[in-house]
Amino acid sequence: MRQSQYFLKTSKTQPSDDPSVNARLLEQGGFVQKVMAGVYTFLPLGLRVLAKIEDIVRAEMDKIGAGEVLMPALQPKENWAKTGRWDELDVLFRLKSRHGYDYALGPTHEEIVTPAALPVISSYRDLPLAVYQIQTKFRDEPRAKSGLLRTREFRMKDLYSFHTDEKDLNEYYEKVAIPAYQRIYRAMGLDAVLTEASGGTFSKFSHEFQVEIPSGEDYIYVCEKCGLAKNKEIFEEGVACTVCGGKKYREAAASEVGNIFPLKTKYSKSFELTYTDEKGKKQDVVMGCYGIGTSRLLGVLVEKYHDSRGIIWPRSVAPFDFHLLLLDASDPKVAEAAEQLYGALQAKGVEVLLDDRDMSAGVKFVDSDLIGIPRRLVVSARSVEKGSFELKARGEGKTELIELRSFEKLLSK
RNA sequence: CGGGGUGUCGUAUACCGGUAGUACGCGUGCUUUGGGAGCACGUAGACUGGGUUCAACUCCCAGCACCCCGACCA
Repeated sequence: MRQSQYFLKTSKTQPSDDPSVNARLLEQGGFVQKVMAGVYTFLPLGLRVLAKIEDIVRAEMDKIGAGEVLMPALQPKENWAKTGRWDELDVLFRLKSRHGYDYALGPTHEEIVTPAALPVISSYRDLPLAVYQIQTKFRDEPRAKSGLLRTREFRMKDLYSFHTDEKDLNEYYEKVAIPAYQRIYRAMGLDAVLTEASGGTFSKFSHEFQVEIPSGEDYIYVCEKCGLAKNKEIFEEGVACTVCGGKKYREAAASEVGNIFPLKTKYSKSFELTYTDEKGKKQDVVMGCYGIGTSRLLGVLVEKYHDSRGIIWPRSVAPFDFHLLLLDASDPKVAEAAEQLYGALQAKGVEVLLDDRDMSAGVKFVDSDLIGIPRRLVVSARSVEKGSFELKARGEGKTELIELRSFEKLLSK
């Protein structure tokens, strides 16, 4: 991608209306634009990162055999009335059409996925099953805040599983869902702490995945012995750890990046989602639900990976593999060398952002640090004279000189 | 949803009951080009509605927007 033609402009000034690090850097770096409180446009750079995050999630969901679906954001009131949540759920956006019909904007999709399973599930032989989607959700949060961490419109992956009984649900929960979640976070450079939480309205327990960051909006209490945590809601001084019995905890600020719930039969009952067991008897389907806020992860990643100059993306989610800066572009030999390197890397399937703008070197360096592409290449009069280009990792001081003709060395770095 | 705060060019601000100035940014041109270059010219603003007043950006009221703290967070 050529930066001179890309829908991207960084800013010298930071947004004045949000002090959070993720909002400041993502807006200043041209990743997102704020449209109103809690609502953002994802610009090309930001969307690339979001897509990488979602691809990591998607790959793990596919690995555990869940089918991807896409359910509507616009939903009929009837489904919500059926579960009682039309009246009960305070964050539900309710809207009326000009013909007087009521609709909900989906904050979560139990009301759609459960009836969707009716024609699919009829026998114990159809179970277990799982589907997921990655989709835009709407929640009328009383207070949007902290950039992408708490918004009213956001991207989320939601997985739903269907089982014959609670034992099967619990096994899936522990042996499939939790390990898949941990692989997802690890793949994007995050260490997520499994955290016990209350079950909300329909279950005794649930789990959150929390990433420890100083700016985290939650406090968790991590067992010193086994690492399992409890969230603020359920933590009490002196309580024994559920897993190892330990009683020593450390308090840590953290940000929630996932939340999983055993739904049991709450929604299957509402929609009469049943199956016939081995004895020919009808039983309620047992369900579980597993969420990951993918746009929120974008914010959490910035909160975790930045320095005073800007963002430092982990490679797996970086918008590009390399940021190629062309300096001294007025020298035809230099410009040609940069073009050749750019073309050669692209031919190898490497994602490169070429800064071919007519700007001073200083501006390019500063922008490159702000945007945070993990590896920076520089082609300049100075480097071309030596038949080389420079390689520097974002966040590190060392610069390495590589010969232009041996550019393929980059592919293994 | 309770409490608090703020609304003047994109940003940061100044002044003022007599109709708005500066800096940065942004744009164009020329000169520049290894860590946010220089010069020139340009661009753009009083949240909205009502009230008081001869006169309101300024005072009063209402609304709206945004931010912060808390509550909430299937």
